[in-house]
Amino acid sequence: MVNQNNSVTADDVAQRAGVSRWTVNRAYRKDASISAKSRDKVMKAAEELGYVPDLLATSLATDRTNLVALLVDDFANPHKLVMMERLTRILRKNGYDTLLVNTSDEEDASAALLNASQRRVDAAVLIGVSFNDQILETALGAKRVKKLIVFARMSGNDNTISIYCDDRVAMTAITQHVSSSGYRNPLFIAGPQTHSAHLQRKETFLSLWEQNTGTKPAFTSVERYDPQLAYNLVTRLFSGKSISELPDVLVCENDALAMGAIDAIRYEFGLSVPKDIAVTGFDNLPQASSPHYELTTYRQPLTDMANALVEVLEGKARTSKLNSFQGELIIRKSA
Amino acid sequence: MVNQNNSVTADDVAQRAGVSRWTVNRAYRKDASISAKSRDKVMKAAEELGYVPDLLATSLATDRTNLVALLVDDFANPHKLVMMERLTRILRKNGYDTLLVNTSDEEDASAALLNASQRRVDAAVLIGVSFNDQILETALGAKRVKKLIVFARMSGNDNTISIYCDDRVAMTAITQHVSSSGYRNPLFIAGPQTHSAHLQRKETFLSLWEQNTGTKPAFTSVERYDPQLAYNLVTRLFSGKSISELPDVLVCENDALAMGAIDAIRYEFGLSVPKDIAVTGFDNLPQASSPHYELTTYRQPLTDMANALVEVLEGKARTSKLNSFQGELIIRKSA
DNA sequence: GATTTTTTTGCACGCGGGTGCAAAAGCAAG
DNA sequence: CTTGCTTTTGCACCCGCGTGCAAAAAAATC
Repeated sequence: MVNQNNSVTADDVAQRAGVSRWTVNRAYRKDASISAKSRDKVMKAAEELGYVPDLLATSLATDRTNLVALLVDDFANPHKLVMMERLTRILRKNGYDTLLVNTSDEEDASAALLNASQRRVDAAVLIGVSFNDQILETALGAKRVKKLIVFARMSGNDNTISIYCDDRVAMTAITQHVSSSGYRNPLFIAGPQTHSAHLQRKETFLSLWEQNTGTKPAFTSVERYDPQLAYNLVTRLFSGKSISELPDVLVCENDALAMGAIDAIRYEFGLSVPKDIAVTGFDNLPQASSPHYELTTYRQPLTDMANALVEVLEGKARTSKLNSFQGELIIRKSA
Repeated sequence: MVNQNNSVTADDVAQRAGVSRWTVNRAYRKDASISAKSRDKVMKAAEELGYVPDLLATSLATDRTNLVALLVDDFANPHKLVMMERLTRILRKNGYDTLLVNTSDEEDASAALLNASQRRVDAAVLIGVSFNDQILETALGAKRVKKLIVFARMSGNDNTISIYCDDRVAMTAITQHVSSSGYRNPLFIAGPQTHSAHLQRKETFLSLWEQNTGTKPAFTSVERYDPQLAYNLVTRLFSGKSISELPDVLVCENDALAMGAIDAIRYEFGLSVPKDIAVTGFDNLPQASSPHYELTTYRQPLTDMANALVEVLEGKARTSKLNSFQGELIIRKSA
């Protein structure tokens, strides 16, 4: 199609530059001992020939691929798009490429991961929600996966490094805000109740609220972080009830759910947010700041977290398996 | 971290199975001439040792990586999430892995692409919007990119293979529907007006409408396919006007824009869709079917298109550079 | 200018596996 | 038991580059 078998190797460059192949390679190593003169010769020849070092061969020789597998199992949550964007950008800036591994189909998940491992990825980064032990085991069993990192979630697994935003701290801030704003009858809307998901948000909220007010708040959950499911859930739960029977605030596990909930409140019941029912989210999606939502939410320090990921990849990071970050409560009009 | 330098090579397996390394490799080739007996021996030994062939070495030797670079430059449009999900899944099912390359930052785009090419990807697939000639040139200049495929968009570039949904046919169906539904005062909302984007949708609509009614419809555009921008645009355009001055239908270049528009119509102006203003989209996003939107839109046959992509990768496809598909008009309540 | 020291360069070997061909083994027919 | 043919197996060499070390060249010292 494009360019035929045009692969220029270091040998070609060497010949043209009148040096040995090894000198060519040296020219590309920053710290190599090579005279400025021959480096120039090499670079000139390389440019003329359009030479670029082959990463495949490099990886094979060095056992370092600069490749990171990103495992995603939940494509319904817009926040994934934000995370992918941020991660790919920051990883690239640090010399890493990203292998996108779709694990949304449980069947294929293990195979996909195994496959990625055969490419000797430097690390596998999990940004999904419902990773169960099975997948974790596969990941660990894949001998070639050097590091297993759980991103934006805390994992207790011993073989895993977590980089996450402290849910307890975050939820405490949200709870405090909700409670001090005078709401009295909250409903917590959680995502999938798999053991490895963000259970901590729910638990923190429930226990704090009970502790503060002496009453146990209601809670419910949907199967995926999908605005649509939240929309349907709220529609189902609220229909046929009078406004006095409804909660006065919905504390949602994340923005995806919160936005679905807001849409339902407004569109299905003609109620006003926050006047009739307030809503809080989590993640601070781009749309959360829209005049349409004005969502009170919590911002995770994604950039810092991504940078921490890079540090872990480089082996620079403190050896701790748990790297927690603090975000920031963002108060808008929805609560 | 996880597993130490546990790399089991074909040599190890060979030794354990009591055969030569080459016999081990043969056991993994489907069409190899090898006796059933020794294949069994090899497979048994391989399993015991946890051997998996190294894709890096394989790629190096065969000059086939089974890796596809997916270039994405627009992370604001939820449709990208859908496309990524579909593509990664179908590619994986056919033995390909996906390298996610973020080209949203023009600066880094070329570098990122170059980098991907150094990994000898079998193809680069562009699913962005605003690829300009510069990036295309880089892609072509990267000698190691064997195929350059523009997905879900038509590109006139000669060195490129396009797999897309025929915008002309699609827009004709939409126009017909809008027109025959009795709307008389449409406004077309387009996305970025770079020469390579979906200009065809706009043009088809404008010319067909004029042809049908003798009047030139109004149109406007936003800089990105971001619901938020459509929301702001509509808010700005409509504010201060009486309902009779407003268009009676918004024909949007895609669902992302349509949904933003609907939100603005409802929330900012308290108007009803479709009673006061109708809206059409394009893409049939998951949310489009929500009771909240009930969006009349157009479904691209993504799965078929992804399968066509695989065919192109395998070299099976008809040599044509232009592979167009027909989608389906989905009529819901928004228009 | 000869010698020592330092810098630069070349090279054998390895990373893990694929390919084509030749040697070896298996098998059937004579 | 040969001979001739087919199936299996082993092997040399290659993919493109990195590493450690030794040889060569350049620079510094006396």
